[in-house]
Amino acid sequence: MELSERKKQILKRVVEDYIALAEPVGSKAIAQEMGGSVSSATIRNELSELSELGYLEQPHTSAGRIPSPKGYRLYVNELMERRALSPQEEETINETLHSKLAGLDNVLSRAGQMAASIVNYPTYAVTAGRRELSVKRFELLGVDERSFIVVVMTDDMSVKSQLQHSPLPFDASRLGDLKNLLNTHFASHTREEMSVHLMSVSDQLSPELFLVLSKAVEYAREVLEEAMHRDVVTAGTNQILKMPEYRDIDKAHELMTFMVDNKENLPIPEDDAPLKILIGPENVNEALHDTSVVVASYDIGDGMRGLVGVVGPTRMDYATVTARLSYFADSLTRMFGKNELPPQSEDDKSKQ
Amino acid sequence: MELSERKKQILKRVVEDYIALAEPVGSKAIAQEMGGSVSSATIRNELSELSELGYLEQPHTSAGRIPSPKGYRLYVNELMERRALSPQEEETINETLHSKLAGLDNVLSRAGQMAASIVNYPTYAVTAGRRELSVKRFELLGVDERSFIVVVMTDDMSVKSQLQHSPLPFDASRLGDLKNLLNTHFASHTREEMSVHLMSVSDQLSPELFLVLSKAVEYAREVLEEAMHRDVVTAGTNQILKMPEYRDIDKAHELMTFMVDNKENLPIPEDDAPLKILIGPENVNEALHDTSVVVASYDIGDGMRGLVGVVGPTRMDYATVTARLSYFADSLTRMFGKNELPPQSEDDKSKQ
DNA sequence: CTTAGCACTCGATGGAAAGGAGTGCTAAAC
DNA sequence: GTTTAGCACTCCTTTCCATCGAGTGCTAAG
Repeated sequence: MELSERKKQILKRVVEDYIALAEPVGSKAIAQEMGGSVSSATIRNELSELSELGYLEQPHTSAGRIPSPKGYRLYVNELMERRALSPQEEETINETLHSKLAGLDNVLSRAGQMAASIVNYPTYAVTAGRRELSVKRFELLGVDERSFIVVVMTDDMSVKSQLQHSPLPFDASRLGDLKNLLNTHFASHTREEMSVHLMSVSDQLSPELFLVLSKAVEYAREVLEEAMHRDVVTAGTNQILKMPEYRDIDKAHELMTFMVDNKENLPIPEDDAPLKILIGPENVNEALHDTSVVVASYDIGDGMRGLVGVVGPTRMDYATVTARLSYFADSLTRMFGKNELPPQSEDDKSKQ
Repeated sequence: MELSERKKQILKRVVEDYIALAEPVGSKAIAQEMGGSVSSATIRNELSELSELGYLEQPHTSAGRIPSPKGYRLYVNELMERRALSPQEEETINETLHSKLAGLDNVLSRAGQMAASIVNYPTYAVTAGRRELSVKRFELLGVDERSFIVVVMTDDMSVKSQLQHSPLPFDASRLGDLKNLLNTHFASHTREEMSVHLMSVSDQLSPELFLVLSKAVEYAREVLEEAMHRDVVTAGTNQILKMPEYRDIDKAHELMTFMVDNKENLPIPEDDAPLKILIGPENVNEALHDTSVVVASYDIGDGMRGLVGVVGPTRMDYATVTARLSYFADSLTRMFGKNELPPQSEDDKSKQ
């Protein structure tokens, strides 16, 4: 059943007033906002119907109304004006993007921090699950008779390297052969396949060279593992303390601890929708039953996506958050696409 | 003027009771603790003298006493029993150390997180300022006519690498020459010297090769910069919310924000003392005037040191914190020394 | 020097009373 | 049949005040 236009207007005002003031809103306030075209009594009737329909709730009999999750949902779907960012807002976001991404630190956590500073809510950032990666190219560089450098370039063109030490001295002139062996038999293979191959060559090599080889393979496995590993990073959790619904220190502590110690359970939508809003109990996780989450995904090239999410009370400023977060995610997509990104250190690449 | 033995005993009990209960302690409680050997009236006289001497404070006339910073100081210097860790405690710490350090993520932030979980207070971890580093060795690896990999091994044997793209196609067979050029003229030099050298060779090379060279040098500069950059990481800040002195949400928020956004201003002692305790106003920074900080330093080899600090109310459990933190720092030193550390990714090395 | 005794201070606790915002209902007006 | 004024009623919030009790400081006696 479709609500009357007036009911929608009223619902909209309840939601927006409540978002702005964090206090139950009464009939009088709404009547006033509507310019005196109707009296507070009329509003009262409408409000009570909206309550019956489940869009509004009443903390107690003699209080005003607050939106129910259902009410927020309708608001978000139909009533909310998708506002455009002001030039200043865009400016601020762009500045944040450019100044901070210039840092050498890894993009994932930066993205989270940036988002937090942009929306003023706690945020989280996630590396999208990656397809199975493999090594595209190996290099071995001799350092001395017991140490060498392994360089691994993965599928997605990120490069990592590490100094390795061998307990047995080896003949550095053989590193070239080993490198070829690696590139022919270990590149383009999954981690499991690499392990299997490793076993099968164990008797074709002298012990010291086999040691070198296995160190290299082991390192490659680690690199792949880390690159594919889904990482969640949170930022701005202290914003929680500024929100009236978390005036209660125990509630605040609970949510905060959840965001810090339980990050993996923050919502990670499977589909690639650019923006997803989860209101209160729509969150699968109990701990988020009276929070809302807005998650945006951005494209990081190579067909993979990153996620940034915003966590707040159900009384979140959806209009602002969605607008800013979308803009932010789009900017990230644009940057990755055009490769406008400033020179990255290799961890950047592997962690996106 | 030296305090009488009894005064010291009384002070000790006030401090320890207050640490345990977070409530002003009265004469009666102390009398009881002392086994009835003296009456509460006697204690009262002593307490009032201790107050006059500045070791104790009174929240209001009819309340018990709490230690002043001066009182804590005396306690820490003379009265506190440096307790040894129980085998269980050691076990827990060792487990934390081994399980968590095995992760691939960077040691610095791990150390902070581990410390936080060990002491149950918010912590911070700092890379000690490093001596000027330089590049020990360059490598260039061709990928295609427009891209190549730079590998940089620094002074302290950490290796980093990155894929680079050149707008102009270049002749890959010349990379060997460039590499030699890099190793002869840019290795072992400071960042500034590298920049100067770069200018001076600009006319000895074709534009496309110069571009490659400068990309390599630029990358090396970044690597050095990052490696030398002093980084501060905080962890466990949500522990603040569990402490009675931060029941007031605004105070909690303030301290938390300070620790997150102002980390650089957390105390970083210059001397290499293994353990340093800063009580309340002893902290230079105003924001820490009613917190105490315990900082331990550990040896990360190569003559450099890392720091882990614990932040808490002045009513911090100094005995436990110092014991655990010392043990933790010593363990880190030991691990780095023996190189017991599990295989590290290169960022580990560069961020310690 | 120690201690029992006692008056005094001052925060904490817990109603009771007052205030006020907001509702729901009824009956009249449009 | 919708709107609105009027009003009783609910229930939270604030304020005030009395009470309580832990703890002190002082005095005078042991």
